[in-house]
Amino acid sequence: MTKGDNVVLRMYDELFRTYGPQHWWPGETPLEVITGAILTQNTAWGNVERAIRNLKRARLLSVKGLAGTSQRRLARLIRPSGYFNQKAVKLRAFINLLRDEYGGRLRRMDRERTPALRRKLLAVHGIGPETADSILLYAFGRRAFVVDTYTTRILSRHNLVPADASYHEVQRFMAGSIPRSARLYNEFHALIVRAGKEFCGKIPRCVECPLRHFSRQAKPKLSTGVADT
DNA sequence: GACCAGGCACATC
DNA sequence: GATGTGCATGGT
Repeated sequence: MTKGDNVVLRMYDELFRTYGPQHWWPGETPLEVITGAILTQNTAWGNVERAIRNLKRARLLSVKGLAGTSQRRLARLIRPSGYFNQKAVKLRAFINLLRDEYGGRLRRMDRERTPALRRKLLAVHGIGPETADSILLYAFGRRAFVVDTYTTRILSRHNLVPADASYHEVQRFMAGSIPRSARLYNEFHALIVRAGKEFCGKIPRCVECPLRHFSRQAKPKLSTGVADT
């Protein structure tokens, strides 16, 4: 299969041509990336930025800071990101994993092999597949393709996967369609979010979308895992 | 005022 | 295993 036959890679090229590099994740440290990954669950990024600003201003965006703060205060600081009571619990749950299994050190967590780390992240209350993969990819540079609502929406609207495809089905499809590269996974997901925000809301605005020419006629079959024609 | 946003856990069938 | 519901702020 050549690159020219691969619909998914051509989508990537089109998005990259249109938007250029996205420089993800928008966070300065691994801990900030992880915090953002939890806070952005079902939440507009702008609200997450406010919450992270609050944590920074309070000098609490550190392992010790997060570990040593009461749930109530944490919740108050992250209030702008919504679901703040739940997310305060989730942040603490992650910090507990970090403390209990890795002595509170992200560098030590980073020594864990990807499959084991993914399992441990998924076992944390409040970390599901997307958040786990976001952490693996954007905080630790692992090859974990992140699937979000936009990914499934875009692929299903282009008849590449069924609309009700599961997280892992979509992930398998993407990973099977493009080279295994953390840099590519990083950029691709960021570009999907970029385009998704603009054109792929619940009410699609496909007319000016850079991907508007990629629609397919046939219904998708997930079993092949390959996106060529 | 309704709808939406870079999910997840939990209850119920 | 599928489906429904609660969680909550801020922008459009």
